[in-house]
Amino acid sequence: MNQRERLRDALVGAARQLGAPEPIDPPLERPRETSHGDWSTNLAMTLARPLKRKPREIADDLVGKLALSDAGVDRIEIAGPGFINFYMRAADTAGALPALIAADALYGRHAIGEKRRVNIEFVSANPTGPLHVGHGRQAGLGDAIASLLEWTGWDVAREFYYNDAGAQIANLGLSVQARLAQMSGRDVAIPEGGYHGDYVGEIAERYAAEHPNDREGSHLPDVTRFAVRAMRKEQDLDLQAFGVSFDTYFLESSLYTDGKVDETVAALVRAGHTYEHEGALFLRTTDFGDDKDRVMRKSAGKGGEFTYFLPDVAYHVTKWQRGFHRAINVQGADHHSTVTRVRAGLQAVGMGVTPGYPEYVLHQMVTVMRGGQEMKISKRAGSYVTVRDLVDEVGRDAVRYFFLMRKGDSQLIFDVDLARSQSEDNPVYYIQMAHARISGIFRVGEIDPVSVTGIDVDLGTLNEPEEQELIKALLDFPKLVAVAAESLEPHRIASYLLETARLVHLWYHKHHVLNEPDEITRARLVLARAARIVLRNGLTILGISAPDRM
RNA sequence: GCGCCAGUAGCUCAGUUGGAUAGAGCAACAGCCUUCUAAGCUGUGGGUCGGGGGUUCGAUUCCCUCCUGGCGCGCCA
Repeated sequence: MNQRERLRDALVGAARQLGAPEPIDPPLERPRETSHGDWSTNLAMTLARPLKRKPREIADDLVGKLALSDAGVDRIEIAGPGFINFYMRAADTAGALPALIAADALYGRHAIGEKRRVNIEFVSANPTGPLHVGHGRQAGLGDAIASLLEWTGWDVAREFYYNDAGAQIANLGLSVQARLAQMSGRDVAIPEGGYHGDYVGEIAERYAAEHPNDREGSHLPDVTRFAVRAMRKEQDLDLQAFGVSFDTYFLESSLYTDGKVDETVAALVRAGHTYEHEGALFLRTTDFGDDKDRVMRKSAGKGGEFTYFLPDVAYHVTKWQRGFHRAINVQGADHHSTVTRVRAGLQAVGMGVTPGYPEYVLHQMVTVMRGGQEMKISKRAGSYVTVRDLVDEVGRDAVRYFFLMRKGDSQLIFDVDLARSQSEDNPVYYIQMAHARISGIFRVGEIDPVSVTGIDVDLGTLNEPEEQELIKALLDFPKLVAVAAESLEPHRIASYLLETARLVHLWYHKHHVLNEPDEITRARLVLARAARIVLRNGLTILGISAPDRM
């Protein structure tokens, strides 16, 4: 049992003796101020109402009844309106380090997910252009969320959905075709809604080179197919540069060829939630909380095709049918209007899909700043900064961290100058440096970290304030991973790493590990190894490397 | 007009799901460098938590309302 569990059990026992109503679940928190102890509970305050007594009296009684024979408590204080503050023995806190080290690369993992399957869809960019910074944020977020869920015991599948069947694709083909015509000297404009980036011209040139018999792209389906293949290749390279890989690339076109779209329409009609109006087929999404009904199939006058909405529903039906009873979609907040209607569609189809399926993680926009100026120009894309531009310029680790350091709900300013800087102003650098410094101790001391287990070492000497603060942070890591996974918020890991790195640097500067009395060195090596493990595990969750030297 | 998100120190942002005197980094000011990385360290100042109501022992956190900014509101995706 760890400290928290021991204190919790003691509190539950005491509260029961006072006649507290079940279930008793005493909150135990790390106080903001170290002067308020190592653990604190407001249990007495929460019991004030049911017991109809004053919180401080309850606190007194609780403390009197605590069975703490071997809980590692040094002393207890009652403070403020009725907080009970626990001050632990330094040796007891440090005593948890050997177990941390034994867990090593598994430290921070949980079995909460019980191997259940979860599908995480992210990026899902149309194959009509390179990945821009918004996709980059999404790639970082999605991959880190996937990683967090893996760490908490879920069976995770990363999925990329290609909208390769809609009007956007037709526009891409027409745009490339127009460029081909221009290259052969004809004055043809890029069609309305078409794509203007330099990459369109590059594709046209490659097409012409590989199709000497059709240098003008007269056969549109060939041109389009070629363009889509080229764009997917480009995006793959972007993702590769970023270090993200997917288990499944799901093609929208397959929903048509596999009959999933037709099946879904039939199911919706059968379920009785559809009607025709002015020649179009509507789904009554208002029955499921939407503010207006949505068109599934356009009227003949508008082409008679399905809107994007229907394949979207069909796609999520396949997720459910493929055995993912939990699905998370990471998208830009500009798509938030689709959330209600997709969920409505899944309820309407009447397949017993859980309400609230799928879950959404929406993120706000990204602004790239350089030299105090917003950056919009990219040679490759013509109009925006691409993921590969960023990775080329600042490196994968920095890009990943910067995309993850803010919660998705906040708009993100990506400061290229800061991300490039090799100084401790740069948070990625600061965190990696903490890891490298600790690694340096082992290197200089010629000590194999694996040989440091903490067993048979007197850890009671780790009683300096900087040591106790660092140890507590390290011990809080597993809880933090659980909370970050539960809330789907990787930025918590990023913030935690920055704070823990700060504690490492503080400790490192104030206290030496090598060339100290033997028992001090031995104990501090244990702390060094524990800190190294936590930093590395946290960075690993975020997909960032943990260098041994810099 | 309606919906979603945000508003916290001069700047960039945290804030453990309702707790104690609201925190960190940068910037400013003062002092420090013979040690495992000075690519640093220590200290100080800095706040009507956008405004106003409400809920209760207690609110940055929950509810209502207003202000400001971003995004969205199509038989586009």
